[in-house]
Amino acid sequence: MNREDIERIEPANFIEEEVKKDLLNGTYNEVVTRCPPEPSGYWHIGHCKAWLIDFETARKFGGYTNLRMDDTNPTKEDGNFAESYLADLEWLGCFPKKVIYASEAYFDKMYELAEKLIMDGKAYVCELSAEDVARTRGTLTSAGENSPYRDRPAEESLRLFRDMKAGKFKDGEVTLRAKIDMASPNINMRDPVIYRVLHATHYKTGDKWCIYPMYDFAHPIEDALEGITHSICDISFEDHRPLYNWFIQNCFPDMKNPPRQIEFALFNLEYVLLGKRYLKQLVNNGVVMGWDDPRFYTIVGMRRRGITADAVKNFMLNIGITKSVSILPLSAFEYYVRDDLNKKATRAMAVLDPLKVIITNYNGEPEEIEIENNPNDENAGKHKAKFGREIYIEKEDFSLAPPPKYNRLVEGGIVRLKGAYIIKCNKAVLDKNGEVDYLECEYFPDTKSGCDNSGMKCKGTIHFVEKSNSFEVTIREFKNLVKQEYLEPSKALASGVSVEELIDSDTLVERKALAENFLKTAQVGDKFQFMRKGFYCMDKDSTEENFVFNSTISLKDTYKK
RNA sequence: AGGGGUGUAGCCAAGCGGUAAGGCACUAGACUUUGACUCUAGCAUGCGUAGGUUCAAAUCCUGCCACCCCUGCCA
Repeated sequence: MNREDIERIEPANFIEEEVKKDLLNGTYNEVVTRCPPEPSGYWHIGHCKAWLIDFETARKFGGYTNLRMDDTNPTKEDGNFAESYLADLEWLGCFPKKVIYASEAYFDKMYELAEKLIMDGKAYVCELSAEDVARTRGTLTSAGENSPYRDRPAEESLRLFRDMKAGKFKDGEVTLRAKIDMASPNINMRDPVIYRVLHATHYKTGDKWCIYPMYDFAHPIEDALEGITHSICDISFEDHRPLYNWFIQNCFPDMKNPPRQIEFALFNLEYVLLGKRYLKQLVNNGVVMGWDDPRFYTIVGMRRRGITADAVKNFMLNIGITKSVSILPLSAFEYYVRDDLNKKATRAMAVLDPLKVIITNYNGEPEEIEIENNPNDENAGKHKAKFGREIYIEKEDFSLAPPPKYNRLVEGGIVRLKGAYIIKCNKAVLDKNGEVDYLECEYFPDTKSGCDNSGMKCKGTIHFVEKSNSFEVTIREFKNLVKQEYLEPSKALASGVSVEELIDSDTLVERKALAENFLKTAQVGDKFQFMRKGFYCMDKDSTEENFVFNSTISLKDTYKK
């Protein structure tokens, strides 16, 4: 990308401002970012923000992004996750230039650099136990004390480090530490551990290693080796930046344009639980259907629910990127879910709570009507439905004692059936309990949708299905997993509330609905708007006999009773 | 004797010395064969707070206050 192109770019946030400056003043000639997940769990909506920033920042300035597994801890990681990430990224519309496993690509070089640090007098093998390391680290307000091993000869440290690598020590017995400053006000600089002994099989490197580098050491080296220019991360690493820079300076003293770490703040969503260990607990205890439960805000969960990648992306682009902590109402996200689905979802009719209606003046076979697949999209076409003598409407669309401004069906009143005719209710037939059993209505043949020349006007339009053109489907509706009183689940958990207490019971409601036959052609993952109700997505649990639709989100309802 | 951050409307968030963008939410109203969508209007004499500099301050300076993060051989 040439200078003029760069000058023309409007930064959308402070990170892009910095990147633009760095490009314009010649610090870097291109932008290379990295998406560095630790392969240890399912991604959720929070990760999406981070990854989208990585990819979007590079894309905007003509650069590229690598997917790099930050797999330096064999006890936590699993190759199966690594593989799922590529699919998740593709879903988000992010395409990494390279896929790199840090373990495989960089462990040798890291080891080499650790030896160099030792020989430069910048690192030493420490024989303090984990407890003693913690004890001598000092506190937030007081300096730490030097390890007794701090000043041992470099040759001795080197020999011991090689012994570490050779497997001559047990887990936890010794560590390699950077020699920085035990009195630093920044605790990260107090001789951090950079290698630990871990006799564990790594999913990628197997048993080749029994020592593993720590994040603070590994990450800057990975970035430097890979030619990363901007290493964008969460604000919790702000304190680590001096360390990040220290490792690059000391490992690559001649590097001209070292990578730069920039931090931004993640966000919280009201009532949304994201913590891996808590979700795991819910999965293991059978509280939910799995990691892809539609009530989870994991990527797999959102996909199963019917939330689109564009909705997630638009949301992220809109909430902004800053360094201030934020907690967003769910409605801020849901707006984008509806907005995107409104453009894409095929319209259909389904009656969730059926009330039988007999059209007394309609005799003979049902007739065909047409339903627009999407009124917002001229190219979406239409599909066929039917109208006939026996139809079903929503129970809530009829009232014996209508509240004010009720413009649905009442006794003696008229209403339009979507895509069909205007009908008038002549009689509500009650059952022995006094409840409405069914309705007797008449229709007006000259009011057919599309060729109505009757001049009749009615205030309301309701959806319906015709008996022979409908079939029973299963609808799954979801309530928020977290109880109403816990606006910020992570805080509640931190203050001692248990997961059991946090989680609402009965957040999954399964019910039957009558859907038009058109839905029989649906495939798993297809998204629909059941008119006047909400958006639904066909679930993978569907069978030939039982179609299951997940409620993605309801339509907005501004009717005030 | 710690260090690092952040404070602009109910919630996000622009703003970069020249007199408070935008979005969500909410409230009215218009339109409507989805009470959806769309459209129109309203919504901070105020920018954590107290001073100071200036013709002019959310923007610069000083003090104070509040909240968040940091004492893993996790990332």
